[in-house]
Amino acid sequence: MANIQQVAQKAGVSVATVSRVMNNSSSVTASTRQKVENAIKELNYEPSVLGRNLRTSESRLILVLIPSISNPFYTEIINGIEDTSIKNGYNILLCETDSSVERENIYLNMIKNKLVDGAISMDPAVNMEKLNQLALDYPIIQCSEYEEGGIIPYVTINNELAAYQAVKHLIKLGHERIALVNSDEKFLYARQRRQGYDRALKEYHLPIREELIYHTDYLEFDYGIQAMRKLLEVQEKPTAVFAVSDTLAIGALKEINQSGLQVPNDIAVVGFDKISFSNMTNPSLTTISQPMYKMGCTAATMLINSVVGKKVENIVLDHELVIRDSTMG
Amino acid sequence: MANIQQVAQKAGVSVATVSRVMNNSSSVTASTRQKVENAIKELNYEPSVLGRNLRTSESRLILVLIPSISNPFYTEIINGIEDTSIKNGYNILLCETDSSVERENIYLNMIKNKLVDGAISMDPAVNMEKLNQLALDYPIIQCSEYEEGGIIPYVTINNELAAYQAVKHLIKLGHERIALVNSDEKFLYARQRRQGYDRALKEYHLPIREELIYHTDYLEFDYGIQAMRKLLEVQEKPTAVFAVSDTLAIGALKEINQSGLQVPNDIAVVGFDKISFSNMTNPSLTTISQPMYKMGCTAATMLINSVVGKKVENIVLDHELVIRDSTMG
DNA sequence: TTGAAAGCGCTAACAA
DNA sequence: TTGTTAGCGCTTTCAA
Repeated sequence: MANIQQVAQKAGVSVATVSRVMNNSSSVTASTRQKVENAIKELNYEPSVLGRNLRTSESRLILVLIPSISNPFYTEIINGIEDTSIKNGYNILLCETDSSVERENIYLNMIKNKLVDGAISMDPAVNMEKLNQLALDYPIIQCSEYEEGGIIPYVTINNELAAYQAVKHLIKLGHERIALVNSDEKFLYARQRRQGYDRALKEYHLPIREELIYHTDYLEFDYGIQAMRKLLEVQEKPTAVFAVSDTLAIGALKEINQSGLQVPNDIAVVGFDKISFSNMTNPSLTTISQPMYKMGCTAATMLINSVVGKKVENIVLDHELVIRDSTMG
Repeated sequence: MANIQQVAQKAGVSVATVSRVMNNSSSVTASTRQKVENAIKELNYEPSVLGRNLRTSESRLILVLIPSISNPFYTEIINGIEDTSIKNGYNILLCETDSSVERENIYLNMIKNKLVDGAISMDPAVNMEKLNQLALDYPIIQCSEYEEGGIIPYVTINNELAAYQAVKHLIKLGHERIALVNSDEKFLYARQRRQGYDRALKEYHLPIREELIYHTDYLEFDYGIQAMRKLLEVQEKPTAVFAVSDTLAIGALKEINQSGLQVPNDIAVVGFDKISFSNMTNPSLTTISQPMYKMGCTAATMLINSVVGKKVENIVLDHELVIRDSTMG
C-alpha cells in the first residue's frame, strides 16, 4: 500500500500538495492536480485513515451502543442512524453491550481514545455515572431511554401518554381487568409506561390490582410467555393484557393460544414498538408505533451537530396507536 | 487527556519506559514500574489507541459485514463472533451493508486503512471480486455464504443435505405436492438447497413441478406472504411448503392462516434457521436448526488465527431438523 | 535497566 | 500556488 510520500515523489510534488489534492483544499493548479491524480491512480493510493485521524483528532466514526441486537426494536432505529450518518460522511460502529458493564466500558473507552467522534446510547441499563462523566468532554446522545433532568441530550417519545392511550383503548372496548406486563421499574421508560397505565385506570375509576401487574427482567419472548403463565393463574383472570414491548406481547399471545383461550375474545393483547413481527402473529398485534427510523435519524443528526459544536435540544417524537386483530376480533 | 509524554515527565522517566510498563515488556525495575504506575494513576492516563495502531499497524478490531441486522438469523452468529473476539482481545465493528455496494466499499476499505485487522463477511450479495482481491493481502473469512472453490476460507453447513432432509421429512408424512420458496439462485445457498429439494423428490420418484417453485428477492416476511399468495393460486395447491428461511416460512404461515386454511392439516410448512420467533408462531414452525452461535465462534477463531498468520481450513458444521407443530398436527 | 531518537502517515501553519 | 517542517501519540531499535 502506497503512502503519501511515494505519491508525492511520483508526481514530483510535495506531500503537502498531495494532501491538498486529497482534501480538495484551496488553490491547486489544474495541471498539478492532474499530475497528483495520475500518481494516485498509478499507485492505487488510498490515504491512511489512521494517520489522518491521529493528526486531526477526528475519526468520522460514531459509536452506537445497543443492549442486544436480538430485539428488533433497534433495527429500524439503527437504519435511521446509519442513513443519516453516511449522508453526513460518518460511519457507525455498532456495539452490543449485552448490558454488560465490562463490554460497555471497552466500547465507551473508544471515545476517549479518539477512535470515535461521539456516541449514541440506547442501553437502558447503561452506567449513567460513566456516561455523564464522558458527556462532560465528548458528544453523547441518548436515544429512546434517557435520564430525566440529566445533562445528556436525548430523543424519545412520550411513554406515559402512549401507555395511557393503549390502556384507554382497552377500557373503551369494555375491559376492566387489564394486566400490565412491565419491565423492571428501575428503567425510566418502565416507570413512565406504568404511570400511563395507572392514569388511564384512575380516569375510568378502575382499581389498580397488584396481582395483574407483572415485571420481567428481560424483553425476550420467553419472558412474555412466563409472565402470561403467571397471569393466567390469577383467580380472576385478566380480560386484556398490555405489554411494554412487542416481544413480551408476542410471548403472551403464544401462551394464551397455547392454553386454549382465544385472542381477542377471551383476552385482548396490546404491545409496544410495532416491530415487523407484530404483524405476523396470529392474530396480528395491536401496538404502539414508535417512529423508530425517524428517531434514529434524529439521534444521528443531534450527535453530528454536537460533534461540530452546535448546541442540541431534547426532542420528543410522536407515536401512534395501531389497532389490529389482537384487540378487535 | 494526558499523553505518554506527561506521564513520563511526572514519573521522571522516559516515554520508552512508560511504554514498557504499559506493555508489560521486558525488564523494568519494580521501583521504576511503581513510579510509572503512580503517575499513570494520578494523571488518569489511557494510551491513545490511534497512536499505538499507527505505530504497530494493528487495531485489534474485527470487521463484521452483514447484509441486514433485521434478519434474526445473524443475531446468534454475531453473539458467537463477539464472545470469541473479546475473549481473544479483539473487538468487533458490526457493519450493515444492506447489500449496497457503496456501503460495502466504505467498510471494506477500512481493512486497507488498517482500521481493522480482518473481516468476516456474511453477505451473500458481497462483491466477490473485491473480496477476493482484498483476501490476497488481508485476513478474510466467509461465514455461512461462501464461494465454491474460492480462495477465501469459510465456515458453513451442508445446505444441500439440510434441504434434502427437510423435504424428505415432508415426503415421509405423505406429501407429494411440496412447494419450494427459494431465494434468488444466484446465491450459492439457494442453489444448494434447491439441489437438496430436487434430490429428495427424485429419490421418491416425485415430479419436480416448476409451478410449485417460487423465488423471492428478499428474505423479509412480506416476501413470504407474497410467495404463498401466488402458490395458493396454483390450480392444484401444494400440501406442503419448504421455505429457505424462517422469515419466509413465517410469512407463508401468516398467509395460509389468513386464507382460512389450516397448518399443518391443509398445508404443512418447514422453515430454515430456527430463529427465536419460529417458536412463537401459531402453530410453531418446523425448521432446520443451524448452529449459529457456534458458527460465529468458529468464524471468529478462524479469522483471528488468520490474523496471527496461522493457516486455516474450511469448516462445515452440523445442522439438525427440528420437528414442531407446523408439520405434525 | 533505561534513555534518545527515529518514524508510522498524515495535516496545517508558515514561508517562499 | 507550492514547499518545508513540526508534530499528533505511540513503539522499538540502538546505544549507554
